[in-house]
Amino acid sequence: MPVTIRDVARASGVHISTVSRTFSAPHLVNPETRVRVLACAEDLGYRPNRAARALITGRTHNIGLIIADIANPFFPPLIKAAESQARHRDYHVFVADTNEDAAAEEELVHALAKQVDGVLLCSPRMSNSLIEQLSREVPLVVVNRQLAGLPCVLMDVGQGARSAIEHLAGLGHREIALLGGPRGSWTSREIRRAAGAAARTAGAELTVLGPNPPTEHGGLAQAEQVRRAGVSAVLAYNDLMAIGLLEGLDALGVAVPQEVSVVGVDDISLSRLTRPKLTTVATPTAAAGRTAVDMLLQQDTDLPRTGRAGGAAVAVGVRRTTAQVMLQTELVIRDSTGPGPYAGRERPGATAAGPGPHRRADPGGPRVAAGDVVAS
Amino acid sequence: MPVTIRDVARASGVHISTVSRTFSAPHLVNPETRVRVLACAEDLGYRPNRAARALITGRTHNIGLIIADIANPFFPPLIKAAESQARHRDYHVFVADTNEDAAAEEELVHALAKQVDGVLLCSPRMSNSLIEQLSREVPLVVVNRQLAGLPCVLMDVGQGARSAIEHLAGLGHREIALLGGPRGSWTSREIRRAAGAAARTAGAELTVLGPNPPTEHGGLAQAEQVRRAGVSAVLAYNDLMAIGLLEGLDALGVAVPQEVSVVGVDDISLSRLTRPKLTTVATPTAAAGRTAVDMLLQQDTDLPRTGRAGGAAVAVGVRRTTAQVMLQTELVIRDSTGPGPYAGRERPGATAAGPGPHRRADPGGPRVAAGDVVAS
DNA sequence: GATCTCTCTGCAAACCTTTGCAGTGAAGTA
DNA sequence: TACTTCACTGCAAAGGTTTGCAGAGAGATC
Repeated sequence: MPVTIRDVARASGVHISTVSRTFSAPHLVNPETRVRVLACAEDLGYRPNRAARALITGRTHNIGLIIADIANPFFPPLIKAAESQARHRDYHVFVADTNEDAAAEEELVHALAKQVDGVLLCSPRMSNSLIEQLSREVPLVVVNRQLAGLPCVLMDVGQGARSAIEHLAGLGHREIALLGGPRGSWTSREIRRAAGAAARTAGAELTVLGPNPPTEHGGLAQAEQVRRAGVSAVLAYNDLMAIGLLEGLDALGVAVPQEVSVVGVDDISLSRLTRPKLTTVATPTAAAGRTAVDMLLQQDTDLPRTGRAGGAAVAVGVRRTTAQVMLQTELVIRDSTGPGPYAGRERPGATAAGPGPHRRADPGGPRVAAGDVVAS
Repeated sequence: MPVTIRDVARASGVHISTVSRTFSAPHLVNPETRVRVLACAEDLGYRPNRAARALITGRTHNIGLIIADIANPFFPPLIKAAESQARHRDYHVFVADTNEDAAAEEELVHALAKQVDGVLLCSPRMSNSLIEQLSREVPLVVVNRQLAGLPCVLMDVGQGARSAIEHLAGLGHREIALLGGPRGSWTSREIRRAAGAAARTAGAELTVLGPNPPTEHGGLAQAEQVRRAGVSAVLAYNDLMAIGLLEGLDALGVAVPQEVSVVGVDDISLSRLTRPKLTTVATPTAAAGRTAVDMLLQQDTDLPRTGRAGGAAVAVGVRRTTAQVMLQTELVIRDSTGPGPYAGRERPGATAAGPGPHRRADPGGPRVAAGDVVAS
């Protein structure tokens, strides 16, 4: 029933190889023949069988997208952007959800490896060494994790955390809590590192609570701890946790931002919808998705794969493009942060607001596109 | 470089067909041989090439998932459930986003048709006739749209809308607005139909505003209209619009629920996080995703496809399983609905709260699983 | 008119797997 | 012992496409 290249060949009176070339190397076929073939193909509703094509060329024109948790609002914009970018280049996207489980990640990379030209690993939870090992099996681009020798797309959450701490210190907060993210998260480590350094510089004390699951519930569950810690401000690993914390504090009768200021990370769309509206570090997730796909496809064109034109000559593991892209983040100040107990008093060192890129949110206004910086 | 069935055959000293059978028909091969082959395969890291397998069997073990807008929080739980269910049965999932565009839907079905064993069409915007036509090209299961002769997974939003209107009428609202959804949406029509009927029964007047884009902004943009319409309650097409409306009303200084009550549909996770918390009709999205995948795969096993064992004998378009599944919805009462201008006064007919399945939300409590009903 | 060049097209192998059919040898039956 | 049955394995074709190679014909050059 399905119409094949052979049917088109018969209908247009040429050999199948001519039909094939009409699609994959049009410049090699006579314009007249070409239009005739194209017309017949259109008529019959012919679509090349990608499995057969993949079998011989060694490229599937598919990519895999491995996501820690699709239901986490951080990811959908990334997925959407990645899928759109891929489709523009005639690639289709497998999406798989690992439920924040490292073992599932590994299994999925294996399962997908033979079926895709490359895999995007988004916020992986598995170890660096395992990722490196898997990268020998299939081209990989990693989002939100830094690995030497592998193409990575990073968001500068370090800068973001620094801005957030400076913002809080500038408002007169000296006891600040950090709600850590999940174990194995590069982003979490990075935030912790940068926030710690920024706090030291600003003369503030940072209490780390966690690790925690990166969910609303993870934040909610820490509300009691936050109150007990006696801090006046909290930086959360992500917006979901910050929002959960808002819930929890509300339930405990703690006023935000009057008693405790809260800052999130990600700027997911609902951070504008909570009461108070959430101050947060905006991460360019859509740009990350697009960039990651571009890097993967770039790598893919550099490195010919199996097919017989292919290069068994190319040494395994030698990747030409190992660029790491660092995307800028930006602090968006809304209503969940306010003056702290030391507001107005002199603070040791540090300027009023610090040099970070801050932005007072215009309610409902468009998101400012983040610039990006290419390194290495 | 990639290890094929031939390598395994050589290593274990058997013919490739034996290796093949070891994986696809283990009972046909001697246990001793089997363990030996399996060991070699494991050793070499062999994974069957699904493209080659697809070429001959006619089944790809992939399915397509076509989504109106991944960034709409309604969909991620559905995607997540569908992907998980599919993977349980050793299927992988292509996800594609159409940006609410009917033309993109059609194009994607075509593009995916040759590459998948079936497609899940979620909340399609294209016409019924086009869907029917496409279903002749590839097995289809439709979510949130009713089509005779095609397997559909529906959520009983009609019942939900009825419960919502009865709830509002019971609270003493007689002028109610309905924020319609996007053009082409079955759900929107269904809500409108049921809400209209329920309003008539309850002696209330229903003003329809729309169609609108099913987004936060779509709701926000209608706030002014809602105020001008002079209604005391609003039922929105979905939570996103309801939340946008909350925003808009807040900006206009209209108090919710004191001046206007608002009800949404979907019970997305952020509906618990707005202030006031949103009263809404919960739709079982995860169950819908699971069910839809089950129906698709069921259909798939019924209908052998191309391969040479396949049935050119099976008449095109003859589908055995055209079951339609209707999943229950449930009104979840939170804080965005309150007494209306006619509260306490006698109303024409209608009981106090109507017979629908209502539930007062326990804050933060677990979602109640919805039962389901199989029809046809 | 012969030779060369160039453009276009056809031929056939190859990609990796599945599967109907046939063959082998051992065990069971008469 | 001769025959059947059975479990297992090998053979080879098939699936739809790409692509190196070679051939055909037309036009250009001498």
